[in-house]
Amino acid sequence: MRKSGVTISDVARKAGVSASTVSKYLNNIPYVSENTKKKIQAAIDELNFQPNIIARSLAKQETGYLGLLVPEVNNPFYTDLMQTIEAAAAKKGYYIILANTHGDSERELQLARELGNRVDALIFASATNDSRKLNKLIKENYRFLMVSRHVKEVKASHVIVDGFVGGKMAVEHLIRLGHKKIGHIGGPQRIHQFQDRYLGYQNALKQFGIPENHDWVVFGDPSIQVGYQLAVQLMSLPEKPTALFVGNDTLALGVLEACDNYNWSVPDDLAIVSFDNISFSRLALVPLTTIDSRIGELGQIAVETIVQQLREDTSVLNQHKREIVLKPSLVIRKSCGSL
Amino acid sequence: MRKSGVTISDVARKAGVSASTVSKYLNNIPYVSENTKKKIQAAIDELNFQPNIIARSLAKQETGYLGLLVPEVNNPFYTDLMQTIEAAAAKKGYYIILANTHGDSERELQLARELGNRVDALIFASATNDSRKLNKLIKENYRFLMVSRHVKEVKASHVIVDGFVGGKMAVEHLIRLGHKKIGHIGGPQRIHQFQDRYLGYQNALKQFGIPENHDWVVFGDPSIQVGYQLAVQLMSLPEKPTALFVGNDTLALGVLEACDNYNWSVPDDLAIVSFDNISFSRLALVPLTTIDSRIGELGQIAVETIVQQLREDTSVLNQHKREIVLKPSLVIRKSCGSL
DNA sequence: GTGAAAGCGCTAACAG
DNA sequence: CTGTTAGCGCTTTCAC
Repeated sequence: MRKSGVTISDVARKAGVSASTVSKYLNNIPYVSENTKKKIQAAIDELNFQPNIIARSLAKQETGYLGLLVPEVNNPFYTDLMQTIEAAAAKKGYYIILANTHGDSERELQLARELGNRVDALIFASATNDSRKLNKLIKENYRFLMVSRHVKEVKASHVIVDGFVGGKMAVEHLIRLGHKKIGHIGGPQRIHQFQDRYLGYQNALKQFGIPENHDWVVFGDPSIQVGYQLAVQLMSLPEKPTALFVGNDTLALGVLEACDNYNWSVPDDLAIVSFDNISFSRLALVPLTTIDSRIGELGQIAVETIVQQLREDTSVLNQHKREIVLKPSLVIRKSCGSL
Repeated sequence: MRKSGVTISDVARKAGVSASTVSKYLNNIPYVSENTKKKIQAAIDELNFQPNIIARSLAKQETGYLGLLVPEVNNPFYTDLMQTIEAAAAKKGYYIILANTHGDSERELQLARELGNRVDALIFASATNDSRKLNKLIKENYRFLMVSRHVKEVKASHVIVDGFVGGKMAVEHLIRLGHKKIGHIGGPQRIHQFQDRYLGYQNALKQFGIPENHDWVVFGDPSIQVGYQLAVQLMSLPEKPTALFVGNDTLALGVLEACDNYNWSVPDDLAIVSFDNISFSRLALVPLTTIDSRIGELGQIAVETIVQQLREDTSVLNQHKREIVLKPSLVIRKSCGSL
């Protein structure tokens, strides 16, 4: 911590007033005469005073920080999300403290407890799906909100995009393009968001009377590497799908890399629609047709919601859970073959 | 801030000791008997006590935070850097507070002063090149270090990659592939790092007796959009270059997008070597041949250096500037045409 | 080994 | 409008 040495009492002394008056001036509390305001400001300027935020936090019992827990810092989806969360937080006067859970649910809970004592509220972009543990956190007085993920039966607000509707839109688009052999590379099914996307896939197939081929449906952690592996796995099958609905863009990047390496043409040999519309999906090996997760709004609404809840009420008891679900939309690029 | 209610005195009371003894236990200060250790731990467990970090910070005059100032949160270069800085910091027991300067030098200085009072040290990934202002910050007792950028005459450590050597390597590779008409799309020349890369370009040309064609050398902010525009500008020239050394991968992504839109083939119509080797460069429209900036080491060394300086000495006066310069290397992929 | 007391720098009633 | 008086919750001498 920086030690500037000059404190509020130094300012008070120099301005010939008391520390509490300086404090009032600093906090814009009315009823400080114009005259003393001038004197105080002059003293502040002269001494180059900067209030000690730590002391203020201790006294006010609030820090001005929001903790952000993500499973991967350089996954483009979380990166895009961080970007908007940082911006929205700055606008509300909050700083973001970043922590990486590495997708490990134990580590996540531990981090939440530690970070939770240093910030006014937490934003989980990553979250254990264990509602008991999460509810315990609430009982221990930790404030948090979940973004892009949700867990049923947890009494905390969340803001997500509709995975079911998005998944359905993606698959309907492929069907409309004439595909019948549509596979799915999805994220871990314990995460509701990925499950919803898969349910949307199933629903679209069913609606068009296409039976689901379980050989073509595989799941894995949403990383580029896993996307690569699962693509190779599917494309080594004796009967291959002609199209794929991929659970998110990160997986799809891996799929594209596999196709590039094995000289499978996208979209001719394999059409792809994925999910999220991260900023790189436009610039990928083959620009991705994808479902827009409205990441910008996700982050912004998350911050606004949590900040509002913080202001409204300090007692958890009166806090009602807010469930915000955004509608996704289809962004058509080259990877699906309709362009 | 979370209000758990239970404080160190509650623990002390329950354990039948004094608060200061509990504090000693918490801070691993020797000379606490095994017996009281047990009692204290039992009380902590029973009460579910978590120390208040803010109070601790105030008393110890240190926060356990490192502030990170970047010009763009979702620029893949900074994203990769953040990733490694977060990891290295976590290993050292520090949290990262993120702030976005939007490349605005005024905002950057203001943020530095504000954030600087909340953290133990700052890491500038973005930095004004005004040595006077930066040195003023030092005089005001702010601790900081610069990563991936440096400013001459500033008495603060930095860790960077050798831009001159890297630029030279890039251009030499293109020359070796037979190119003579080599252009350069570079970053702002007020930033030493981009200037060094350009100097490397010039040096390589000179070494091979190739005169520099100033029509083919353009500069702009290192964004995808600018890369796009500058590429279009160069490729609309009556006499076009056959190869380009691009100042960083972000610019190169824009160049690739332009080439894609205008149906200029990379590398056949235009060979490209860029700089940084961000994680996405492998997955770009055309996988990029690029100079590896060793981002992982950059971040890790930055954190280790600043943490070490923090431990070594609290008085700025005795702090000596460390200048760490990493050697870059060439990563060959498709965009240069030698693959 | 342990505890009492005095802060860290600021805010928040409450008087005046 | 302004100052006095207690804290916020933890650490840190310095006695014992």
